[in-house]
Amino acid sequence: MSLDGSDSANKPSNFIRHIIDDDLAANKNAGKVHTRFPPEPNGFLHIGHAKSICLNFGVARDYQGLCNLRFDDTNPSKEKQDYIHAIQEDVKWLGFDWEERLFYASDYFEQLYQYALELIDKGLAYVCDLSAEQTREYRGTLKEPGKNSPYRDRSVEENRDLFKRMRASEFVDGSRVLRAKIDMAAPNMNMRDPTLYRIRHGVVHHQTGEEWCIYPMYDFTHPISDALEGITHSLCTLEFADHRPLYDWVLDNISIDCHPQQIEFSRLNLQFTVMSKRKLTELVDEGHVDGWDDPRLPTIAGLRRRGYTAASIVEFCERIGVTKSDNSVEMGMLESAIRDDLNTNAPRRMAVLNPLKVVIENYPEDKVEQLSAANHPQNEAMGSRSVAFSREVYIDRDDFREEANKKFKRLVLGKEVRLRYGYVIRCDEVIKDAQGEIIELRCHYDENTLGKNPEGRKVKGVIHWVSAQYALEAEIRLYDRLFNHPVPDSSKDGVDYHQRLNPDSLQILSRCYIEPALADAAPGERFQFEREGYFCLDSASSDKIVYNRTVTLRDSWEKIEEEMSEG
RNA sequence: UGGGCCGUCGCCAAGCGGUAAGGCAACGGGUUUUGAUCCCGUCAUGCGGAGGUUCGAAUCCUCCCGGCCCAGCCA
Repeated sequence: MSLDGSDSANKPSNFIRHIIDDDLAANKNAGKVHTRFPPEPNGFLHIGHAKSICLNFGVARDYQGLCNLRFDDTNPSKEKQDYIHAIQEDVKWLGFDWEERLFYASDYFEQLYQYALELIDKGLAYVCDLSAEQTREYRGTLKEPGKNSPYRDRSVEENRDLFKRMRASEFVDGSRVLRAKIDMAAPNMNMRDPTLYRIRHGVVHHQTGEEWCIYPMYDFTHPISDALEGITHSLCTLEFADHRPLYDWVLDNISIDCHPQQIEFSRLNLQFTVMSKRKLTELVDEGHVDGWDDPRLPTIAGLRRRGYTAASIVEFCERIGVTKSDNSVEMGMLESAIRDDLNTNAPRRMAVLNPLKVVIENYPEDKVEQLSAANHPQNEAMGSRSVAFSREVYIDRDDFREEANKKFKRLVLGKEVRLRYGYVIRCDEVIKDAQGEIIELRCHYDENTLGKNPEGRKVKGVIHWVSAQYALEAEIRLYDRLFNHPVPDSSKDGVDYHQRLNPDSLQILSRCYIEPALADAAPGERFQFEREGYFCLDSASSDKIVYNRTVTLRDSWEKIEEEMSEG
């Protein structure tokens, strides 16, 4: 925070912004900044994509530049229109706007084809008849150079003819590809005559239908798409660093007057979850989770349904920063971001998750009081609501013990506790069933304790409650980490990530009681259930009330309890 | 000696030759009708290691150690 009140000190500082600062200082790109977010529509976006979105759109915003949304749709066999809709929803929900700049790599198929012809004409690309397997053999290994394809020296005329016939559907899948003619002995594998085009029959492309049977590869498409859109800084993840020489090669060898700069940053790794599209797709397809928006998934849709706000995700992305180092971010980082947001913005309510009936014997049976409860303890502007109080209420089973030491600041047999926003009560009797399980508490209340402390004694504990008569019944879903290993897909010990799924990642409490003011909550609306955590009204359930727990409150009692049990 | 990239607190991360920011976590203490929030305080003589250059090194040089990525007609 700067003392002069300017907000420049709050802008993120990272190596990419340094590069841009230098470019601007040197008047590169005529002082313009233009980025793009280029997902392949083969799945839902996840928190790792959010990092890229915040980076690309954030940089554009802070440098008065532009950021495009572009679907990198060059492999129709993996892509779906459904994903295109979902991705746009997620980017918008995060708060970013590509305005009129929505593009598809497939928009450029014809231009790409013409550039391929140009490479052929320059003797820099050739049609190769090697099978996929042969191509692999010819490529060599990491330490040994490859060898030239026998088709490498075909004439320009023959290459033109063959490539046009590839497009004209004359050849079957896998029979031929178009390759760049670079260097089969290059130490960088990507430069060993990479494939530029492959043949794909029998797939309907979600944008171009059956117009094409040849599809350009990423390495050929990406630099050209960037250049055609006037991108200045092409930001991507680290695994593409080895592709940069090829990115540059393509642009250096075709007639195009724009040459974006590719800059790589490290992808986000979040502990106790997986982030690869392949694994997320498997979790969904194999039914380990309930769809792409399952609240346990690190997808944007999952986090949204879980109750995460867009602001908290953006804040999280700012906190983790952008570097080139490998990282393994703790879940606590994400949780802290959403707690910060919800602590200041979520109205408070009371809900009892594991109900235990309490009968207040000295409270008249037909009496009902509407007690006033502030919606937020630190923000009066959020107003208040009334909470019905009656002779029978529910409290949480965890808030009662027959005997306990003084560290237990809740209800104990023979002792007092305050009902939040209400009276102090004393427990006089415990009713048990035949199995010895507690089924009901008999209590007395002190009518002089509403809004004031009792006279002559201190009551430290405060517990939440709901009126048995006026409470609403609800289902509450508690989520835990999806995996029980910090790096579920670690290849270190040869264990498959499926074996590290946490069997207790979802706990459903079907008979919870929530306060009557929650009757008119809207789907997706978020609340703090006092002393329990932050919850969000599920957006996909209609026949019953379902709340998802977004995150718990910080809990120092848990630690005290552990220490006591350890002795 | 295949090529590329990276090592700053338990996690994330500033730092760009002038003497180790910040956040998360943790640990003390205060306020509190949420064991929440909030507030105050503690938390790297040390920057993967060893040498060297320099008045001065996390920053420059050398060597070493460790980690990640690359052999799709995926992106």
